[in-house]
Amino acid sequence: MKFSKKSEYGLRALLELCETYGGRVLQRHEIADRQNIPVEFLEQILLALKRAGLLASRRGIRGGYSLIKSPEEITLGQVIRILDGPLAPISCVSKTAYQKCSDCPYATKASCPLQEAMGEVRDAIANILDHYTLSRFALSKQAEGSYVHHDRS
Amino acid sequence: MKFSKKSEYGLRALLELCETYGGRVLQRHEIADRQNIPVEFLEQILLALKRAGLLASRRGIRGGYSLIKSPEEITLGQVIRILDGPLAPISCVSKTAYQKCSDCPYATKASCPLQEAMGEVRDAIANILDHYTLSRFALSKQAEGSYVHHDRS
DNA sequence: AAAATTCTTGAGCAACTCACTAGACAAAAT
DNA sequence: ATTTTGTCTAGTGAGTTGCTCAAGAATTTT
Repeated sequence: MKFSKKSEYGLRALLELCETYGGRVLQRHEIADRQNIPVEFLEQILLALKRAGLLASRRGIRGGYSLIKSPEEITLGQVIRILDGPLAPISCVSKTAYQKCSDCPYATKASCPLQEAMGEVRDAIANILDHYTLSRFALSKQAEGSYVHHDRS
Repeated sequence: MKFSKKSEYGLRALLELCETYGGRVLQRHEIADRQNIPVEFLEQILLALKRAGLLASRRGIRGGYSLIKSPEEITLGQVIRILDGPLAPISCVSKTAYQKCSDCPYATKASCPLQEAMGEVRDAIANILDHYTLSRFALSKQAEGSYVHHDRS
């Protein structure tokens, strides 16, 4: 039940790109250096995000990557779905990539106990991630050093 | 971001075992047949649940498995953690199996934007699964056929 | 006691995924 | 033309997933 490094790196890369949003482009090695990510691997991630329409790029000597959507329009959910696939913990409760489970003995959706529970989980995850924007995400980076209290029960 | 078949099978098996709780034992092939699970694989799962103290077993001709804790005392979260490991989407926000991420460039826990977001996700997942008991889980099996309305936004 | 039935343990394995690497190529600036 | 960047495709080693197999130990029935 984990997110991949791809998603993690992708989000950390977008963090950097948020900072220069509207300004200059960032080169892959700049992002890789600052965020401690293997540069060739990062590239695949940036390209996936580009294909998905979040990034633009320019080749050549003053080339690099830049955000083309505003950080307020991009949610963590979108990014993770691009890089990691659907959020749902089992595919039969996915709304973006539903697939009937092959071996489930329950005939109807409503009668499967797993679907009820997992559906709740899916909704909870999506609710957070689909409302968490990059702008909010990048905010906590700027607040570096400050301590925010959390109730970590 | 998926749960494994192990967890899925494990939960489905427990569903069957809930029904005979307090009564007779169930043999592995009974569970496997009803829930459509490969029997040898199921066995590994049942044994893991036994080692974790949820199940008892008896060998020999009238042998089988049975629940030894009441369905109200067992949560989906417990089961999934036994079979799949920690719930947290990245290990640096796990409460049951915390691990510092090796390549994270942020010095303090509070300053990592990923931790803030992922911590929320972890809490949401745990909140549902650690309060969802097997008794409630098994309930929706009995209601087979009946349709329960859900707001699936 | 012997035989049948069931759980128990451990090993093995094919297929897949993850995290990354390499290399050839294309475009842009100097 | 050359250098500097991004683009694309393929490959790869390690680890995980989802199972299978086989030998053994306990329990009951005969």
